[in-house]
Amino acid sequence: MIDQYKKQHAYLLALDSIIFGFDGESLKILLVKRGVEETTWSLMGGWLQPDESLGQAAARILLELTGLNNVYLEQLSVFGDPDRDPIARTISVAYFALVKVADYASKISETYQARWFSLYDLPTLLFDHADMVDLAIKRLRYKASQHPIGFELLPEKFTIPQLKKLYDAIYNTEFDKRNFSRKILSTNLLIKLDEKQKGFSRKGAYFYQVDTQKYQQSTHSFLNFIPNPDAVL
Amino acid sequence: MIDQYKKQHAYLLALDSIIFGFDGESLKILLVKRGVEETTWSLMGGWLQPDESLGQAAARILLELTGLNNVYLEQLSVFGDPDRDPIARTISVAYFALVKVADYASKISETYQARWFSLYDLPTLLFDHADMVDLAIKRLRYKASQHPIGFELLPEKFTIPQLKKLYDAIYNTEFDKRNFSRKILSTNLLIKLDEKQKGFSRKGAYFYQVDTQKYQQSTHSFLNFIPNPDAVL
DNA sequence: GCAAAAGTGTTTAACATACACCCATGA
DNA sequence: TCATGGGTGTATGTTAAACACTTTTGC
Repeated sequence: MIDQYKKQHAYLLALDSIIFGFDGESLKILLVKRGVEETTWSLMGGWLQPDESLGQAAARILLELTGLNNVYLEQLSVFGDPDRDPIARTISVAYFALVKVADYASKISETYQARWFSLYDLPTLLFDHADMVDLAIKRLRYKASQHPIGFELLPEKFTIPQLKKLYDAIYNTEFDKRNFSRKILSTNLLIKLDEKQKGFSRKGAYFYQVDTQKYQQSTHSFLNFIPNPDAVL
Repeated sequence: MIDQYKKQHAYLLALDSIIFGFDGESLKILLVKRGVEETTWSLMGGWLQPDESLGQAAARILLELTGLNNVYLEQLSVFGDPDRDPIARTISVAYFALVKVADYASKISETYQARWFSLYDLPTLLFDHADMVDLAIKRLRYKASQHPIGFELLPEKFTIPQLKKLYDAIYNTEFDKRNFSRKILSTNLLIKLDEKQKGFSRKGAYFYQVDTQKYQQSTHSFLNFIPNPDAVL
């Protein structure tokens, strides 16, 4: 190693994931009991290993703690204030993850004390995790307005009213259902199925599926409906 | 320190800044000769010190290498692939910076071999710095479409035609000057001065200034004119 | 037959786009 | 007086927003 490198300090590197889920009514995030005395709620986190990339590490930690694989993961930001972790200086890379709650329920690990919390009713969080959550919500709002990532939070098959409820929850507002369905269908990203949802309403709503082909390539600007940019928690 | 912490690997932590400037005609980025043999062009970079936050470190490094203070700095992303730096595993936090070229010219340091490069004519860059630059350009385009950060690249006093040229450069397109000035003035973020630019055109264009008050608070969606989202370098 | 949610169309206003002429000045 | 860039207005099309009634079906 070169001299210039040898002289440098090294830092502990952690990864913390803000995991969003949607239960059909409201947005949730998944927290675990952690911290020195295991009394504080915390984001799902872990340490970077020497042989993995940051994205790989975030995915591995998610898998270890939740059993979930193939999850939408996106780097959010790095948090590195000198005193953010009082035990030792640690740099944390925050990721945000979108999971399908139904998938998680089937894999829920007994090992960890994990619980879904409503965004509007979060407990006190470890370190600077509350800042991470705030930022993640902003990012989710932005992202969902530009890219069709909302689908990542819904089951394979979903109805338009379900999708609308999701967007209502993300933006903490209420969209007009006529305008909503026109807009969402005009993207041509949804395939209407021949099957109706049973049990929830009398009439039953048609199920839709994402056109995976088109979804993959849809980097294009998408909805453009941040209805009220100041919608606050 | 707690056992769990002691067992962990530690990593070198670098900061690299993509510094954008605008010379009145085209967008530039500032590069230095660096690398093992000082033959490769590289972003402005340095190491995190134990007592500073990431943002402080980025600002300090910028000051040391360019003499520039009070620069618009924003965290871009973290790059941490295991082999991104062949000398030793290093995590790098990339920042992007917007500077007023005129300010820099007056403070240019003789010590460093720094040069402005056109975005369209970049040399081969060190490590993964080219990826960082690509990402920074995307972020700049997005940011400039949502927030009035363009002003950070211009002198205190500037004309509407100058501003239009800047946006032309950012989006690699040509805006209609009538629509452009209507749109930009409708934000009410500009104050028209009683002074005209001399020497460049016969008629002379009025100088404008940013209304700092309003600029500070303008988190609101702003221009919304990404003209052609596929405008590529 | 009625309650509850699903589904659908139209009108209006706001905004984006396209486009062309006159103005001021220095040489 | 003319060449150069600066400054402005209008008409048209597109997109967003507001709004209310009919449909289906399980009970």
